[in-house]
Amino acid sequence: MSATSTKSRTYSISQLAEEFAITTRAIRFYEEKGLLQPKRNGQTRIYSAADRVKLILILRGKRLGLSLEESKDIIEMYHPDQDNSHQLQTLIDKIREKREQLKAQLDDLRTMMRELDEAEARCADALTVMKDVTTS
Amino acid sequence: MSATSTKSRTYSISQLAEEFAITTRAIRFYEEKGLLQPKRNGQTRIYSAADRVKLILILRGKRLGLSLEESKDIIEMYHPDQDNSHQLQTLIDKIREKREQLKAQLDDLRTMMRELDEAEARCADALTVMKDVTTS
DNA sequence: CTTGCCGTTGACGTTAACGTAAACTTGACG
DNA sequence: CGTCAAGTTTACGTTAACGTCAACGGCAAG
Repeated sequence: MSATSTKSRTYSISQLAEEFAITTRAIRFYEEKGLLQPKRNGQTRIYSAADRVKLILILRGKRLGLSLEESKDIIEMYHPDQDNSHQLQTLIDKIREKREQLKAQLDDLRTMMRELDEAEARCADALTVMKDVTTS
Repeated sequence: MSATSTKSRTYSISQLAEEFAITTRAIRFYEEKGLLQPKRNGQTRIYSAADRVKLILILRGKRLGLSLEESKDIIEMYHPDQDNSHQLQTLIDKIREKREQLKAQLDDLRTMMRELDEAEARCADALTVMKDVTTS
């Protein structure tokens, strides 16, 4: 039960680029900004499963309108720096704060969807009115 | 029942800027991009209640990570160009599409919040462990 | 050997969304 | 009258997040 059987699959930069439909340039850029720290085989980068997860977090962050800096924070929350873990309470606070932000965003989202519903209803009404008129 | 009693309140650019904690420069920029078309009194801009609503939509869009272009579309959905309303069906389609996007974003949001919950739980565990150790 | 193909590191270009500064007008006030 | 605040236009600067070369190395196939 000692040797962990973590498959420890690795990826090349172009594999990840293709999987997530982004460019290798973007991936290197994320590394440049400190969001990724892949291992190296000589010059070439080797990405672990954990790196891949971080990429997923980055891309989800982007879809939610987060900046790379914010995504970097989020990553820190999921993957706390093991030798830096003495700031656990600080981290918890940051998590709570981020969750408040997300909750606000959720409200915005719901409001916007409600209003879209109303807008569609109004359009639909207008359409039926037009039909009524043209068929009279 | 004929004369509509719409209060028709108006706003100056700095009033809106203060209310929403943005700069006048930003507001003029939104106009430059076609998101607002305030009336004028000579040179100076006069904003209606409808303009104010549009501003709210813009800012909410920003919080959700929308570009100004996208917010412009959203505004069109709420305030269909009256002489342009023959494209009602097209508009309905656009509304449905946008709602799909928002639904996807909602999923992203929920996932991220779930994962933040787990992250916090792990942190809390780690904290209690540390306490256990230090009090033993 | 050379021809691709994949990888690398710079370095510069680009777009969106404003910020900042200059130079001007206009109405209210002492 | 001067000036002061609030408005205007025009123009250039800035930041984030990459895109787009350019120039190079390694290596497997023909």
